[in-house]
Amino acid sequence: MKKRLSEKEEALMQVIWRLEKAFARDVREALPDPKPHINTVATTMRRLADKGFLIYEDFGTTYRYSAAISQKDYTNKFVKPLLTRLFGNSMKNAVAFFAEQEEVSVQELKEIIKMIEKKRK
Amino acid sequence: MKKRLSEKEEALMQVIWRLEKAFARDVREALPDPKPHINTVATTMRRLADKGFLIYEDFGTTYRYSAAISQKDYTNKFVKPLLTRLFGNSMKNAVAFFAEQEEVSVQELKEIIKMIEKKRK
DNA sequence: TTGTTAAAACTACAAATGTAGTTTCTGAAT
DNA sequence: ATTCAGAAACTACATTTGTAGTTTTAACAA
Repeated sequence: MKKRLSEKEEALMQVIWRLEKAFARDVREALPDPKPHINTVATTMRRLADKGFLIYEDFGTTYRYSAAISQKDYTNKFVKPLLTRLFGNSMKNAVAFFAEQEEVSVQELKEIIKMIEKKRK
Repeated sequence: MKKRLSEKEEALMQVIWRLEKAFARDVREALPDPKPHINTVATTMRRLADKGFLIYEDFGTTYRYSAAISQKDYTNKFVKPLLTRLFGNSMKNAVAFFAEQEEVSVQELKEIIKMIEKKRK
C-alpha cells in the first residue's frame, strides 16, 4: 500500500466503504451508468486485494470483499499529504481555502468548533 | 484536462506552481533526491503540456514552462471532488475530519472565521 | 446425470505512466 | 570552421490501469 489509487480504483473503494461487505456484482450495481463490465470490476477488485486495499472471504463459489484500510486511514495516508503539499504544508491553509471558496460556511466552521470543544472536554 | 494527475506528475506541477516559470532542469533541481533523470522530467513536462496542464515559451534552444491551470483551479477541479466524495459530499465533514485529527486547531479555525468575516464585509 | 448458469480464472490488449538511452540540433567557444 | 555542451527529439521498454473476451469450475435444477 504505497501509492494513492487512481480515480477508477478509488471509485470502487468508495462503494466498498459504503457497503462494507460486497460481492463484485454488488459493487457493479452501485456504480453509476455506464456500468463497467462485471469482469472489469472483478479484475480491479482482485488487483486492489493484491495491493492490500481489500481483503476477501471465500464464499464457496465467490468472494466477498471488504476494505483492508478504513476510509479515515486512507484519507490520512494518501489524501492528507496531497492536501498539505498543495497548501504549503498547512492544513490551516487548506481549510481556509475551502472556506473562502464558500465550500464551508462560517456557520459550519463555528459548529465544527463547538463539536470539537465538546469532544475534548 | 479531464483526469486528475498521478502523484509524480503532480509533484512536477507543484514545483512549477512554486517557481511560476521554469526550465526542465530547474524543475529537476527542485525535486528531492533521488532526482529523476533529466529526460524523465522533460518527457513528463512535455506530456503535461500535451494534456494542457502546462504551457511553454520557446526560448531559442529551450522551452520555459509555466502552469496552464492555477493551483487553485486544479484544486477546485480535481481535489475538491475527491474530498467531497470521500466525505459524503460535504466539505463541512471534510473540514471536521481534519479538525478532529488535530490537523487544524480550534484556534486556527477561529482565525479563519475572522479572516473570512473581514474579507466579506 | 446432464444441462444451465454464475462466478472465478485466465488471457489479452490498449492507453497511460515512469524511466532513461540515443540521436540530432544549435549556439558558443576556440 | 571545428569541437563541444546542453537541450530537444526520438525511441524504447517496463509497469500500471482500464477494459473485456474466453475458459474453467462448481453448484443447482430438471
